[in-house]
Amino acid sequence: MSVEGSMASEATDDVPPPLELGRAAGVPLYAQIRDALRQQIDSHSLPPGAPLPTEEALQARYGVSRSVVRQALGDLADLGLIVRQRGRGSVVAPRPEHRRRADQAGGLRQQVEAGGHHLRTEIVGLAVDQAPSTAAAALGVTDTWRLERIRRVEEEPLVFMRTWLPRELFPHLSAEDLDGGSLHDWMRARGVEPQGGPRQLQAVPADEAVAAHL
Amino acid sequence: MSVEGSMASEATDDVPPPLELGRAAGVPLYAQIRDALRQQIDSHSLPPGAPLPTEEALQARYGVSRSVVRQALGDLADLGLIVRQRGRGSVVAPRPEHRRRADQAGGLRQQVEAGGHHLRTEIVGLAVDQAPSTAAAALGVTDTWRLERIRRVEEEPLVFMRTWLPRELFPHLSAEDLDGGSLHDWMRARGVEPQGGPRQLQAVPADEAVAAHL
DNA sequence: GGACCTCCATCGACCGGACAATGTGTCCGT
DNA sequence: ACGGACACATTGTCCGGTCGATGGAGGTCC
Repeated sequence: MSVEGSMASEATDDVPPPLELGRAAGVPLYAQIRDALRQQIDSHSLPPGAPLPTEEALQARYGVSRSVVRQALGDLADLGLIVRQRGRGSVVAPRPEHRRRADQAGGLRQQVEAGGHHLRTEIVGLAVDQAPSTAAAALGVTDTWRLERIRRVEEEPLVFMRTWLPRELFPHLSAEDLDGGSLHDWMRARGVEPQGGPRQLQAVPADEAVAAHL
Repeated sequence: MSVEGSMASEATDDVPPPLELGRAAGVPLYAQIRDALRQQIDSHSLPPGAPLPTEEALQARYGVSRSVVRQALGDLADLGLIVRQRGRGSVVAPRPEHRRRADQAGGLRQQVEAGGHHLRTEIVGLAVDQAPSTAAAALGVTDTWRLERIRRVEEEPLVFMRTWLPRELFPHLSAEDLDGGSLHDWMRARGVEPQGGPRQLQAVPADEAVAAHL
């Protein structure tokens, strides 16, 4: 919170985002801008299809260099939240719903245990989030995914889990990846120790992956 | 700066990448470097765990600025192909393995341990707590235990988990109960059995099941 | 020998520029 | 009215730095 923020006597301008940046804080400037924009998108203050401020405008608004703005926008583009078009500008991606309720899209997957009871893990939320202090201290990072799941046994909700995963370790998480329990594979793929025989990885170039995501 | 400087008796060096970049081509330099490195990783010319050349080395090898190298490496990190570590360098991600169909319902523990890794779940907090609105809506109750855990693989913290459990379902809960095992295992051990209807869990007293589990 | 402490390599963040590529709009000649 | 030439806006690529954070290596001092 600190100070200022209320100056803004410019009026006439809409000035949606609070232009305070914790310059000395441990949070990078690009992350702050990214999260500020993401919040506006999530709250539909910037509705789907709406044009974002140009890089130059953001640069001026926050008083940072273009590299910082570009990294923020690039992250949002990687997340599929915005679409960048050379010569035209950047707009909020259509259908921001799809990541909120992605569990419905892919269908909920039932996992049947050996005992015969039905254990199901339902994903109710996945978003980039600042880890709370406890989690940040444990993980050593604040830039995280926040994953919310409900674990049901015989359809009866048993536990509610909120999980923070370092984004640096899971750069491209999506609800589709997690659906079906492949979070474990994600983690195992990232594994920790070369253990068995070598395996082949077929990776999709970032551009294609992003394009397909849109 | 100078010029290339790649000659001068490198000889015994492998010089993996072709250091000519299609400067005038339509392909960005960072993409060419990224793809060249990816090919080496895919072909195990750079095996899992192997250190990549430093940014400065790549910068010198290809004769580009550091931004270009960083964008290439950043893309690879986003793809999960490499892991970047400040102060140490970048290495090829261990055990690159494309995610596959996984229909085991087991928790992270059994999967990781099956791969020979050491997984530890550390309990950092257990207290009675009001469930947040999202959790309350899912569980139907607000009177819950709040359990905080850290999952480590090879002592490296990977995930921070905050779990809410209805107190009515888990009347007697203590940190010792959960210590050392996965919540999944614990739930199974304490009688998550297919007895037919929902809400069977409460039938088994926690203390007995826990004692048996330990 | 062990706890500290200083140096150094390396990546992370940021700056302020330059030019290219690609859309959009405008203006002009026919 | 139509089409083309041109200016303009905006993002893409690239440059060459600066400073800070982090982790490891090696040396110092007790």
